[in-house]
Amino acid sequence: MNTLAEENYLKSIYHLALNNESVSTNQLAALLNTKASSVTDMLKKLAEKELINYTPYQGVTLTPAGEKIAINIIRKHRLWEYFLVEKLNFKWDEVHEMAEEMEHISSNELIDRLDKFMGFPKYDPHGDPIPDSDGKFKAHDLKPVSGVDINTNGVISGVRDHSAAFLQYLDKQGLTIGKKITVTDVVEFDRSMVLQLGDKTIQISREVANNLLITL
Amino acid sequence: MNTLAEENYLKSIYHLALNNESVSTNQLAALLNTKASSVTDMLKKLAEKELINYTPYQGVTLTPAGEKIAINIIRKHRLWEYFLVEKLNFKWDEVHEMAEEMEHISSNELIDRLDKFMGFPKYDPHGDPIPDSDGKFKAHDLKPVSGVDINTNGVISGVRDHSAAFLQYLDKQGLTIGKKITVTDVVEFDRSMVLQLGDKTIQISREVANNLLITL
DNA sequence: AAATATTTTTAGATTTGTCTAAATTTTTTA
DNA sequence: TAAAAAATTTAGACAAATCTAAAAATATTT
Repeated sequence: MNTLAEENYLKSIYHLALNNESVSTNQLAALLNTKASSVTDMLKKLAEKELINYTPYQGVTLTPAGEKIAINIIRKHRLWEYFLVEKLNFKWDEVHEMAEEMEHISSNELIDRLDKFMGFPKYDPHGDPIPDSDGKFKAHDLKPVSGVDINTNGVISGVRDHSAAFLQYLDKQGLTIGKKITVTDVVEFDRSMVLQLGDKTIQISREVANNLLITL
Repeated sequence: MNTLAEENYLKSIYHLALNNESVSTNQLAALLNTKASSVTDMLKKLAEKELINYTPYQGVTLTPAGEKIAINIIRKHRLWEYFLVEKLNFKWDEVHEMAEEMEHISSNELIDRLDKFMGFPKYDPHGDPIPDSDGKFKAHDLKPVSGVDINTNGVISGVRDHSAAFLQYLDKQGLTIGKKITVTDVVEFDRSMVLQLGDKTIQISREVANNLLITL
Protein backbone atom coordinates (compact mmCIF):
# COMPACT_ATOMS: atom_id res chain seq x y z
CA MET A 1 0.00 0.00 0.00
CA ASN A 2 1.84 3.06 1.29
CA THR A 3 5.20 3.12 3.01
CA LEU A 4 5.63 3.86 6.68
CA ALA A 5 7.10 7.27 5.86
CA GLU A 6 4.16 8.16 3.62
CA GLU A 7 1.68 7.18 6.33
CA ASN A 8 3.49 9.34 8.87
CA TYR A 9 3.44 12.34 6.55
CA LEU A 10 -0.30 11.98 5.90
CA LYS A 11 -1.01 11.65 9.59
CA SER A 12 1.10 14.70 10.38
CA ILE A 13 -0.56 16.81 7.70
CA TYR A 14 -3.94 15.83 9.10
CA HIS A 15 -2.99 16.82 12.64
CA LEU A 16 -1.45 20.14 11.60
CA ALA A 17 -4.42 21.01 9.40
CA LEU A 18 -6.70 20.96 12.48
CA ASN A 19 -5.14 24.20 13.69
CA ASN A 20 -4.09 25.99 10.51
CA GLU A 21 -5.85 25.71 7.20
CA SER A 22 -2.99 24.76 4.92
CA VAL A 23 0.17 23.10 6.23
CA SER A 24 3.68 24.44 5.57
CA THR A 25 6.88 22.59 4.77
CA ASN A 26 8.60 23.84 7.91
CA GLN A 27 5.72 22.82 10.16
CA LEU A 28 5.98 19.30 8.81
CA ALA A 29 9.76 19.27 9.13
CA ALA A 30 9.48 20.30 12.80
CA LEU A 31 6.82 17.71 13.63
CA LEU A 32 8.53 14.89 11.75
CA ASN A 33 12.00 15.73 13.02
CA THR A 34 13.42 16.04 9.56
CA LYS A 35 14.69 18.75 7.20
CA ALA A 36 12.57 20.98 4.99
CA SER A 37 14.29 19.63 1.88
CA SER A 38 13.29 16.08 2.80
CA VAL A 39 9.72 17.24 3.27
CA THR A 40 9.65 18.84 -0.16
CA ASP A 41 10.77 15.56 -1.74
CA MET A 42 8.06 13.62 0.01
CA LEU A 43 5.38 16.18 -0.81
CA LYS A 44 6.15 15.75 -4.50
CA LYS A 45 5.74 12.02 -4.12
CA LEU A 46 2.43 12.29 -2.25
CA ALA A 47 1.13 14.83 -4.77
CA GLU A 48 2.07 12.42 -7.56
CA LYS A 49 -0.06 9.80 -5.83
CA GLU A 50 -2.90 12.33 -5.50
CA LEU A 51 -3.00 12.05 -1.72
CA ILE A 52 -2.28 15.76 -1.19
CA ASN A 53 -2.86 19.06 -2.99
CA TYR A 54 0.54 20.65 -3.32
CA THR A 55 1.57 23.89 -4.99
CA PRO A 56 5.25 24.77 -4.46
CA TYR A 57 5.74 27.47 -1.80
CA GLN A 58 2.01 27.41 -0.98
CA GLY A 59 1.73 24.55 1.51
CA VAL A 60 -0.42 21.42 1.33
CA THR A 61 -3.86 20.07 2.11
CA LEU A 62 -5.05 16.46 2.03
CA THR A 63 -7.18 15.17 -0.82
CA PRO A 64 -10.20 13.07 0.21
CA ALA A 65 -8.13 9.94 -0.52
CA GLY A 66 -5.27 11.22 1.64
CA GLU A 67 -7.59 12.17 4.47
CA LYS A 68 -9.18 8.74 4.45
CA ILE A 69 -5.78 7.13 4.92
CA ALA A 70 -4.83 9.60 7.65
CA ILE A 71 -8.03 9.00 9.60
CA ASN A 72 -7.58 5.25 9.34
CA ILE A 73 -4.10 5.52 10.85
CA ILE A 74 -5.46 7.69 13.65
CA ARG A 75 -8.23 5.13 14.23
CA LYS A 76 -5.61 2.41 14.60
CA HIS A 77 -3.42 4.53 16.86
CA ARG A 78 -6.26 5.35 19.24
CA LEU A 79 -7.69 1.84 19.36
CA TRP A 80 -4.27 0.40 20.20
CA GLU A 81 -3.81 3.05 22.89
CA TYR A 82 -7.17 2.04 24.34
CA PHE A 83 -6.12 -1.60 24.26
CA LEU A 84 -2.82 -0.89 25.98
CA VAL A 85 -4.48 1.05 28.79
CA GLU A 86 -7.68 -0.94 29.28
CA LYS A 87 -6.42 -4.47 28.66
CA LEU A 88 -2.71 -4.36 29.44
CA ASN A 89 -2.91 -1.78 32.25
CA PHE A 90 -0.43 0.71 30.89
CA LYS A 91 -0.77 4.27 32.08
CA TRP A 92 -1.93 7.03 29.74
CA ASP A 93 1.54 8.57 29.62
CA GLU A 94 3.20 5.29 28.53
CA VAL A 95 1.33 4.31 25.39
CA HIS A 96 2.10 6.86 22.71
CA GLU A 97 5.37 5.44 21.41
CA MET A 98 4.04 1.89 21.25
CA ALA A 99 0.93 3.01 19.39
CA GLU A 100 3.14 4.89 16.93
CA GLU A 101 4.45 1.51 15.83
CA MET A 102 1.18 -0.40 16.09
CA GLU A 103 -0.78 2.08 13.97
CA HIS A 104 1.09 0.78 10.92
CA ILE A 105 -0.14 -2.84 11.22
CA SER A 106 -1.96 -3.04 7.92
CA SER A 107 -4.96 -5.32 8.40
CA ASN A 108 -8.27 -3.48 8.68
CA GLU A 109 -10.02 -6.73 9.57
CA LEU A 110 -7.72 -6.96 12.58
CA ILE A 111 -8.49 -3.44 13.75
CA ASP A 112 -12.24 -3.92 13.27
CA ARG A 113 -12.12 -7.06 15.41
CA LEU A 114 -10.03 -5.30 18.04
CA ASP A 115 -12.64 -2.53 18.07
CA LYS A 116 -15.41 -5.10 18.64
CA PHE A 117 -13.35 -6.96 21.27
CA MET A 118 -13.14 -3.77 23.31
CA GLY A 119 -16.81 -2.86 22.87
CA PHE A 120 -16.44 -0.10 20.24
CA PRO A 121 -14.94 2.57 22.51
CA LYS A 122 -15.69 6.17 21.45
CA TYR A 123 -12.69 7.90 23.07
CA ASP A 124 -9.08 6.95 23.66
CA PRO A 125 -7.29 7.24 27.03
CA HIS A 126 -6.53 10.93 26.40
CA GLY A 127 -10.12 11.76 25.51
CA ASP A 128 -9.51 11.95 21.76
CA PRO A 129 -12.32 10.53 19.63
CA ILE A 130 -11.82 7.17 17.90
CA PRO A 131 -13.02 7.13 14.27
CA ASP A 132 -15.31 4.21 13.43
CA SER A 133 -14.63 1.85 10.52
CA ASP A 134 -16.18 4.36 8.13
CA GLY A 135 -13.88 7.12 9.39
CA LYS A 136 -16.68 8.94 11.22
CA PHE A 137 -16.24 10.34 14.71
CA LYS A 138 -17.46 13.11 16.92
CA ALA A 139 -15.16 15.10 19.16
CA HIS A 140 -16.34 16.22 22.57
CA ASP A 141 -17.31 19.87 22.80
CA LEU A 142 -14.20 20.80 24.71
CA LYS A 143 -13.11 24.01 26.42
CA PRO A 144 -9.75 24.71 28.05
CA VAL A 145 -10.12 25.25 31.78
CA SER A 146 -8.53 28.64 31.18
CA GLY A 147 -11.51 29.62 29.04
CA VAL A 148 -14.33 29.32 31.56
CA ASP A 149 -15.64 31.63 34.26
CA ILE A 150 -15.37 31.25 38.01
CA ASN A 151 -17.89 28.81 39.49
CA THR A 152 -18.15 26.83 36.28
CA ASN A 153 -18.50 23.04 36.71
CA GLY A 154 -17.01 20.64 34.18
CA VAL A 155 -15.76 17.13 33.56
CA ILE A 156 -12.16 16.56 32.51
CA SER A 157 -12.46 15.16 29.00
CA GLY A 158 -9.25 15.81 27.12
CA VAL A 159 -5.78 17.32 26.96
CA ARG A 160 -4.14 19.63 24.45
CA ASP A 161 -0.59 18.65 25.37
CA HIS A 162 -0.02 14.88 25.10
CA SER A 163 3.52 14.81 26.52
CA ALA A 164 4.33 12.22 29.16
CA ALA A 165 5.54 15.00 31.49
CA PHE A 166 2.21 16.81 31.37
CA LEU A 167 0.15 13.62 31.75
CA GLN A 168 2.22 12.50 34.73
CA TYR A 169 1.73 15.88 36.38
CA LEU A 170 -2.03 15.64 35.91
CA ASP A 171 -2.01 12.12 37.35
CA LYS A 172 -0.19 13.31 40.45
CA GLN A 173 -2.79 16.05 40.96
CA GLY A 174 -5.64 13.59 40.43
CA LEU A 175 -6.71 15.46 37.30
CA THR A 176 -7.69 12.46 35.18
CA ILE A 177 -10.29 11.88 32.45
CA GLY A 178 -13.83 11.77 33.86
CA LYS A 179 -13.16 13.72 37.05
CA LYS A 180 -15.56 16.55 37.95
CA ILE A 181 -14.03 19.90 38.75
CA THR A 182 -15.22 23.37 39.62
CA VAL A 183 -13.21 26.50 38.88
CA THR A 184 -13.36 28.38 42.17
CA ASP A 185 -10.93 31.25 41.70
CA VAL A 186 -8.39 32.95 39.43
CA VAL A 187 -5.27 34.41 41.02
CA GLU A 188 -4.92 37.93 39.79
CA PHE A 189 -1.12 38.06 39.93
CA ASP A 190 -0.33 35.28 37.40
CA ARG A 191 -3.83 34.21 36.32
CA SER A 192 -3.26 30.72 37.74
CA MET A 193 -6.50 28.92 38.56
CA VAL A 194 -7.93 27.32 41.66
CA LEU A 195 -10.00 24.19 41.21
CA GLN A 196 -12.21 22.15 43.49
CA LEU A 197 -11.79 18.42 42.83
CA GLY A 198 -13.99 16.46 45.24
CA ASP A 199 -12.83 17.61 48.64
CA LYS A 200 -9.44 18.74 47.38
CA THR A 201 -8.48 22.27 46.36
CA ILE A 202 -5.86 22.43 43.63
CA GLN A 203 -4.05 25.35 42.11
CA ILE A 204 -2.82 25.06 38.52
CA SER A 205 -0.79 27.44 36.40
CA ARG A 206 -2.33 29.26 33.45
CA GLU A 207 -0.14 27.04 31.23
CA VAL A 208 -1.71 23.91 32.68
CA ALA A 209 -5.21 25.40 32.49
CA ASN A 210 -4.66 26.10 28.80
CA ASN A 211 -3.87 22.46 28.15
CA LEU A 212 -6.56 20.82 30.27
CA LEU A 213 -9.88 20.40 28.49
CA ILE A 214 -13.32 19.99 30.00
CA THR A 215 -16.91 19.39 28.89
CA LEU A 216 -19.53 21.51 30.59
CA MET B 1 17.89 -1.61 17.56
CA ASN B 2 17.89 -3.75 14.41
CA THR B 3 16.11 -3.06 11.17
CA LEU B 4 13.10 -5.01 10.02
CA ALA B 5 15.19 -6.73 7.33
CA GLU B 6 17.82 -7.76 9.86
CA GLU B 7 15.20 -9.21 12.17
CA ASN B 8 13.71 -11.22 9.33
CA TYR B 9 17.08 -12.62 8.36
CA LEU B 10 17.86 -13.68 11.95
CA LYS B 11 14.46 -15.32 12.31
CA SER B 12 14.90 -17.16 9.00
CA ILE B 13 18.36 -18.39 9.92
CA TYR B 14 16.98 -19.67 13.20
CA HIS B 15 14.14 -21.58 11.52
CA LEU B 16 16.38 -23.10 8.84
CA ALA B 17 19.01 -24.12 11.40
CA LEU B 18 16.44 -26.38 13.10
CA ASN B 19 16.63 -28.81 10.18
CA ASN B 20 20.17 -28.45 8.88
CA GLU B 21 23.16 -27.55 10.96
CA SER B 22 24.52 -24.58 9.04
CA VAL B 23 22.33 -22.45 6.76
CA SER B 24 23.19 -21.72 3.13
CA THR B 25 22.84 -18.52 1.14
CA ASN B 26 20.41 -20.12 -1.31
CA GLN B 27 18.20 -21.52 1.45
CA LEU B 28 17.86 -18.02 2.86
CA ALA B 29 17.23 -16.52 -0.56
CA ALA B 30 14.41 -19.00 -1.18
CA LEU B 31 12.77 -18.46 2.23
CA LEU B 32 13.08 -14.67 2.10
CA ASN B 33 12.00 -14.38 -1.52
CA THR B 34 15.12 -12.53 -2.52
CA LYS B 35 18.30 -13.12 -4.52
CA ALA B 36 21.43 -14.89 -3.32
CA SER B 37 23.48 -11.75 -3.91
CA SER B 38 21.22 -9.74 -1.63
CA VAL B 39 21.61 -12.41 1.03
CA THR B 40 25.39 -12.23 0.81
CA ASP B 41 25.27 -8.48 1.39
CA MET B 42 23.10 -8.84 4.45
CA LEU B 43 25.19 -11.70 5.86
CA LYS B 44 28.24 -9.43 5.80
CA LYS B 45 26.31 -6.82 7.71
CA LEU B 46 25.05 -9.27 10.33
CA ALA B 47 28.53 -10.78 10.72
CA GLU B 48 29.90 -7.27 11.24
CA LYS B 49 27.41 -6.85 14.08
CA GLU B 50 28.46 -10.24 15.49
CA LEU B 51 24.96 -11.66 15.26
CA ILE B 52 26.03 -14.51 12.96
CA ASN B 53 29.12 -16.62 12.29
CA TYR B 54 29.80 -16.27 8.59
CA THR B 55 32.61 -17.70 6.48
CA PRO B 56 32.20 -17.02 2.75
CA TYR B 57 30.95 -20.08 0.84
CA GLN B 58 30.50 -22.00 4.11
CA GLY B 59 27.07 -20.92 5.29
CA VAL B 60 26.05 -19.29 8.58
CA THR B 61 25.07 -20.01 12.15
CA LEU B 62 23.68 -17.64 14.75
CA THR B 63 25.87 -16.34 17.55
CA PRO B 64 24.29 -16.42 21.04
CA ALA B 65 23.42 -12.73 20.61
CA GLY B 66 21.77 -13.43 17.23
CA GLU B 67 19.86 -16.41 18.59
CA LYS B 68 18.54 -14.36 21.48
CA ILE B 69 17.11 -11.80 19.05
CA ALA B 70 15.66 -14.53 16.81
CA ILE B 71 13.92 -16.28 19.71
CA ASN B 72 12.50 -12.99 20.94
CA ILE B 73 10.96 -12.34 17.53
CA ILE B 74 9.51 -15.84 17.49
CA ARG B 75 8.11 -15.26 20.99
CA LYS B 76 6.38 -12.13 19.76
CA HIS B 77 5.08 -13.82 16.63
CA ARG B 78 3.55 -16.72 18.52
CA LEU B 79 2.04 -14.61 21.30
CA TRP B 80 0.37 -12.34 18.74
CA GLU B 81 -0.93 -15.41 16.88
CA TYR B 82 -2.37 -16.68 20.15
CA PHE B 83 -3.97 -13.30 20.77
CA LEU B 84 -5.50 -13.16 17.30
CA VAL B 85 -7.03 -16.63 17.64
CA GLU B 86 -8.05 -16.65 21.30
CA LYS B 87 -9.14 -13.02 21.74
CA LEU B 88 -10.11 -11.83 18.27
CA ASN B 89 -11.50 -15.17 17.02
CA PHE B 90 -9.41 -15.49 13.90
CA LYS B 91 -8.89 -18.98 12.53
CA TRP B 92 -5.49 -20.66 12.68
CA ASP B 93 -5.02 -20.32 8.93
CA GLU B 94 -5.62 -16.55 8.96
CA VAL B 95 -3.08 -15.24 11.44
CA HIS B 96 0.37 -15.78 9.98
CA GLU B 97 0.63 -12.66 7.80
CA MET B 98 -0.66 -10.37 10.53
CA ALA B 99 1.76 -11.81 13.07
CA GLU B 100 4.61 -11.28 10.58
CA GLU B 101 4.01 -7.56 10.98
CA MET B 102 3.23 -7.56 14.69
CA GLU B 103 6.38 -9.49 15.65
CA HIS B 104 8.38 -6.33 14.90
CA ILE B 105 6.66 -4.13 17.49
CA SER B 106 9.68 -3.38 19.61
CA SER B 107 8.52 -3.07 23.23
CA ASN B 108 9.35 -6.08 25.37
CA GLU B 109 7.32 -4.65 28.21
CA LEU B 110 4.32 -4.76 25.90
CA ILE B 111 4.86 -8.37 24.94
CA ASP B 112 5.40 -9.41 28.56
CA ARG B 113 2.11 -7.79 29.55
CA LEU B 114 0.35 -9.40 26.60
CA ASP B 115 1.74 -12.73 27.76
CA LYS B 116 0.37 -12.16 31.26
CA PHE B 117 -2.99 -10.91 29.90
CA MET B 118 -3.45 -14.22 28.11
CA GLY B 119 -2.34 -16.36 31.07
CA PHE B 120 1.17 -17.24 29.86
CA PRO B 121 0.19 -19.70 27.11
CA LYS B 122 2.77 -22.42 26.37
CA TYR B 123 1.80 -23.17 22.77
CA ASP B 124 0.55 -21.10 19.85
CA PRO B 125 -2.51 -21.99 17.72
CA HIS B 126 -0.41 -24.32 15.54
CA GLY B 127 1.07 -26.16 18.51
CA ASP B 128 4.45 -24.44 18.33
CA PRO B 129 6.01 -23.64 21.71
CA ILE B 130 6.03 -20.01 22.91
CA PRO B 131 9.38 -18.94 24.43
CA ASP B 132 9.06 -17.26 27.83
CA SER B 133 10.58 -13.84 28.56
CA ASP B 134 13.96 -15.50 29.18
CA GLY B 135 13.82 -17.22 25.79
CA LYS B 136 13.22 -20.64 27.30
CA PHE B 137 10.66 -23.07 25.88
CA LYS B 138 9.99 -26.76 25.55
CA ALA B 139 8.65 -28.29 22.36
CA HIS B 140 6.19 -31.14 22.53
CA ASP B 141 7.67 -34.55 21.80
CA LEU B 142 6.09 -34.74 18.39
CA LYS B 143 5.88 -37.52 15.84
CA PRO B 144 4.43 -37.31 12.34
CA VAL B 145 1.37 -39.50 11.97
CA SER B 146 3.26 -41.23 9.17
CA GLY B 147 5.86 -42.37 11.66
CA VAL B 148 3.71 -44.46 14.02
CA ASP B 149 2.42 -48.04 13.85
CA ILE B 150 -1.13 -49.19 13.30
CA ASN B 151 -3.31 -49.00 16.42
CA THR B 152 -1.28 -46.15 17.90
CA ASN B 153 -3.28 -43.52 19.78
CA GLY B 154 -2.20 -39.91 19.81
CA VAL B 155 -3.30 -36.31 20.27
CA ILE B 156 -2.92 -33.83 17.42
CA SER B 157 -0.36 -31.37 18.73
CA GLY B 158 1.32 -29.66 15.80
CA VAL B 159 1.82 -29.28 12.06
CA ARG B 160 4.93 -29.32 9.92
CA ASP B 161 3.36 -27.38 7.04
CA HIS B 162 1.90 -24.05 8.19
CA SER B 163 0.30 -23.06 4.87
CA ALA B 164 -3.27 -21.79 4.90
CA ALA B 165 -4.24 -24.47 2.36
CA PHE B 166 -3.05 -27.29 4.60
CA LEU B 167 -4.60 -25.82 7.76
CA GLN B 168 -7.93 -25.31 6.01
CA TYR B 169 -7.88 -28.91 4.81
CA LEU B 170 -7.24 -30.16 8.34
CA ASP B 171 -10.09 -27.99 9.66
CA LYS B 172 -12.49 -29.47 7.13
CA GLN B 173 -11.50 -32.98 8.20
CA GLY B 174 -11.88 -32.08 11.88
CA LEU B 175 -8.17 -32.65 12.43
CA THR B 176 -7.49 -29.79 14.85
CA ILE B 177 -5.09 -29.30 17.75
CA GLY B 178 -6.09 -31.34 20.79
CA LYS B 179 -8.16 -33.99 18.96
CA LYS B 180 -7.51 -37.65 19.80
CA ILE B 181 -6.89 -39.98 16.90
CA THR B 182 -6.04 -43.62 16.37
CA VAL B 183 -4.17 -44.89 13.32
CA THR B 184 -6.27 -47.86 12.23
CA ASP B 185 -4.80 -48.85 8.88
CA VAL B 186 -2.23 -48.13 6.18
CA VAL B 187 -3.29 -48.59 2.56
CA GLU B 188 -0.64 -50.72 0.90
CA PHE B 189 -1.05 -49.19 -2.57
CA ASP B 190 -0.09 -45.57 -1.76
CA ARG B 191 0.70 -45.81 1.97
CA SER B 192 -2.16 -43.41 2.75
CA MET B 193 -3.39 -43.73 6.31
CA VAL B 194 -6.75 -44.45 7.89
CA LEU B 195 -7.54 -42.66 11.15
CA GLN B 196 -10.30 -42.98 13.71
CA LEU B 197 -11.39 -39.59 15.01
CA GLY B 198 -14.20 -40.02 17.52
CA ASP B 199 -16.86 -41.91 15.60
CA LYS B 200 -15.53 -40.76 12.21
CA THR B 201 -13.16 -42.68 9.98
CA ILE B 202 -10.85 -40.50 7.89
CA GLN B 203 -8.36 -41.37 5.21
CA ILE B 204 -5.38 -39.07 4.69
CA SER B 205 -2.61 -39.17 2.12
CA ARG B 206 0.95 -39.99 3.07
CA GLU B 207 1.78 -36.35 2.34
CA VAL B 208 -0.75 -35.18 4.90
CA ALA B 209 0.38 -37.79 7.42
CA ASN B 210 3.94 -36.50 7.08
CA ASN B 211 2.84 -33.03 8.01
CA LEU B 212 0.47 -33.81 10.86
CA LEU B 213 2.17 -34.16 14.23
CA ILE B 214 0.94 -35.97 17.32
CA THR B 215 1.97 -36.59 20.91
CA LEU B 216 1.61 -40.14 22.14
C1' DA C 1 9.46 49.76 -2.39
C1' DA C 2 14.10 48.39 -1.60
C1' DA C 3 16.73 45.73 1.60
C1' DT C 4 16.76 42.05 4.69
C1' DA C 5 15.15 37.91 6.65
C1' DT C 6 12.68 33.74 6.29
C1' DT C 7 10.89 29.90 3.93
C1' DT C 8 11.07 26.67 0.44
C1' DT C 9 13.00 24.26 -3.39
C1' DT C 10 16.81 22.38 -6.19
C1' DA C 11 21.12 19.97 -6.87
C1' DG C 12 23.97 16.57 -5.64
C1' DA C 13 25.42 13.10 -2.16
C1' DT C 14 24.54 9.19 1.29
C1' DT C 15 22.54 4.91 3.39
C1' DT C 16 19.79 0.72 3.25
C1' DG C 17 18.34 -3.02 0.92
C1' DT C 18 17.67 -4.67 -3.24
C1' DC C 19 18.79 -6.13 -8.23
C1' DT C 20 21.39 -8.14 -12.69
C1' DA C 21 25.36 -9.84 -14.75
C1' DA C 22 29.82 -11.54 -14.38
C1' DA C 23 33.43 -13.80 -11.78
C1' DT C 24 34.81 -17.09 -8.45
C1' DT C 25 34.53 -21.10 -5.50
C1' DT C 26 32.69 -25.48 -4.30
C1' DT C 27 30.41 -29.69 -5.50
C1' DT C 28 29.10 -33.23 -8.57
C1' DT C 29 29.64 -36.15 -12.36
C1' DA C 30 31.61 -38.86 -15.68
C1' DT D 1 40.63 -36.06 -11.29
C1' DA D 2 39.36 -33.10 -15.00
C1' DA D 3 35.18 -31.13 -16.83
C1' DA D 4 30.63 -29.56 -15.97
C1' DA D 5 27.19 -27.93 -12.90
C1' DA D 6 25.69 -25.56 -8.97
C1' DA D 7 26.28 -22.29 -5.40
C1' DT D 8 28.14 -18.12 -3.88
C1' DT D 9 30.34 -13.73 -4.09
C1' DT D 10 31.73 -9.39 -6.35
C1' DA D 11 30.93 -5.33 -9.13
C1' DG D 12 28.11 -1.93 -10.45
C1' DA D 13 23.39 -0.01 -10.57
C1' DC D 14 18.86 1.49 -8.60
C1' DA D 15 14.84 3.16 -5.59
C1' DA D 16 13.46 5.13 -1.17
C1' DA D 17 14.25 8.38 2.17
C1' DT D 18 17.24 11.14 4.00
C1' DC D 19 20.99 14.93 4.26
C1' DT D 20 23.93 19.53 3.30
C1' DA D 21 24.72 23.53 0.71
C1' DA D 22 23.24 26.72 -2.57
C1' DA D 23 19.62 28.99 -5.17
C1' DA D 24 15.09 30.86 -5.60
C1' DA D 25 10.77 32.58 -3.92
C1' DT D 26 8.07 34.78 -0.41
C1' DA D 27 7.44 37.66 3.64
C1' DT D 28 8.91 41.31 6.66
C1' DT D 29 11.00 45.48 7.94
C1' DT D 30 12.54 49.98 7.62
